[in-house]
Amino acid sequence: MENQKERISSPFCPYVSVDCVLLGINEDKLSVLLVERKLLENNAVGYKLPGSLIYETEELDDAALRVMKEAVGYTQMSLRQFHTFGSVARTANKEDILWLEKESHTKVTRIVTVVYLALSKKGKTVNNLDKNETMRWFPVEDLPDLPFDHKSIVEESVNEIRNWVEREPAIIYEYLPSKFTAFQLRRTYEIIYNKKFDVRNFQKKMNLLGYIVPTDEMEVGVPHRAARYYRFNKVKYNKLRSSLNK
Amino acid sequence: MENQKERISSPFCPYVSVDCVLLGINEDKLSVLLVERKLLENNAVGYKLPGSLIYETEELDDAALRVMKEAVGYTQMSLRQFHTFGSVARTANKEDILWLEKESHTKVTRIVTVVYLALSKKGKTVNNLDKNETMRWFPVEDLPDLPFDHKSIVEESVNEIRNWVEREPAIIYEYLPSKFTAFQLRRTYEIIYNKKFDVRNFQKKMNLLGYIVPTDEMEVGVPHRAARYYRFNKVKYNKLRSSLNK
DNA sequence: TCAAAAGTGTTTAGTTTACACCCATGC
DNA sequence: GCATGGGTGTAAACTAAACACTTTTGA
Repeated sequence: MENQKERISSPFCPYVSVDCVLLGINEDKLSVLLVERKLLENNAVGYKLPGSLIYETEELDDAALRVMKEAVGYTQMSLRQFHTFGSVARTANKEDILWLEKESHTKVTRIVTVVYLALSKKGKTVNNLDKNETMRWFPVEDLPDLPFDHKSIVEESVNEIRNWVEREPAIIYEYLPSKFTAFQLRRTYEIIYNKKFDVRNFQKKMNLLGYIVPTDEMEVGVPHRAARYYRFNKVKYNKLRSSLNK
Repeated sequence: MENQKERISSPFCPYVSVDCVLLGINEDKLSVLLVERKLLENNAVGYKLPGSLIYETEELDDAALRVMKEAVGYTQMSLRQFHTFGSVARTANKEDILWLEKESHTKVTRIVTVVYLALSKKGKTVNNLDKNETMRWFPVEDLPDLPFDHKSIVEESVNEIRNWVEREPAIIYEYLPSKFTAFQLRRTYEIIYNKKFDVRNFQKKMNLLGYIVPTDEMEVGVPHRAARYYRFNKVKYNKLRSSLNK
């Protein structure tokens, strides 16, 4: 205890950053958005999660929103804190430190990063990047080498997103467009859970939920029977959820 | 983006602490362990969550374990990271800042705190405190005034512990002694979920689980029919769980 | 013999799973 | 007319919920 107090007398302040794991579906694969990391006069040295150190008077949540705004140009998504990674070993790789010190013009030792997680908006254009930067979707099953511990962060995020969908299915509908077909919804679940669902049972359950309402609109121009469009009714959803506290 | 880089050039380093929410059951109520906070020559000014700033080369998880070791004297518990609270407004209260600056002998502006959550070991003595400090269990439904945002941290933790128990029932058995009666198990669930469970259905389910095994031992000296003791079988538990990924 | 808690089964309702065929459309 | 995906129902298996009495023990 004495020892503790002594050490606390000269407290240690690490850097604090936020990193964002934006998951989406590309070519029927669960994918994550990564930005290119450049070093030495724009020679690309691989990809990383979009992220930033936080500002002095900036909330953590706001920092994450800022990072997303800068990356994909919009923030209407369930962006939520997931986990904080602060391992001393995170900065074990010399190259990562070099890059970071060049970026921040500061001597950097340890960085505690608060990771945020979200599902992207389906099909929304991702085009708000700095001219010098590029980004790409990578299937989570086929990631490139990543700096720091970004690889394990992504892997843990994929597990977590399933828990989120189970606890709060509404986030699925932030991913989907406001009108969607039963097939789109089912496919989304299949990709997130990485397993098949029976068509009939899925449809039946979807109808029972009560907050997915059919519209009069149908697909047009498809080379097969046109599918009906459905909408997510948030008011019904909230009512149904809030009465489950019996 | 330019703006961002500029601000990052002079990065901001907040203090980083860990706080621990240790939940337990006292007098049949879900309770949280709080330590007394002293100021001005040992005048107590209320209670707070046990916590500490982190050391330069200390892992976050290790800092949380250290805080628990110092507080309750043991660390055999499912102590896991829960959420990081970093609001600028956390340090809005002048009195909190005064206390903190006295404790740390440093000018403190913002603190980002990583909160850890655990169930205490049932009945284990809590006695490893600094002579000058005292601690107490408070029912979570009846908390005293707490500094910073500790009150809402506790409230969120109570919800979270239920999610944890659902996802990983094993943590219940770290709370219970190695031999426990069906009644103890049921009562524990009832208090954590704050609702009653049907005795017969509970017993039936308990037997079906497969990882709660009866022993030959019975209670002694009780003024009523003696209850059987059961044990949690971790090997069976892990086997049963790992095959659910079908 | 009484008070106090332990232990035990059955019925009903609800939920989940498995499974196969016809329908509408564009080409 | 054929390829493509949309849409539908039923039976069986399983899970969850409701519900009351007898047993054991100490005082």
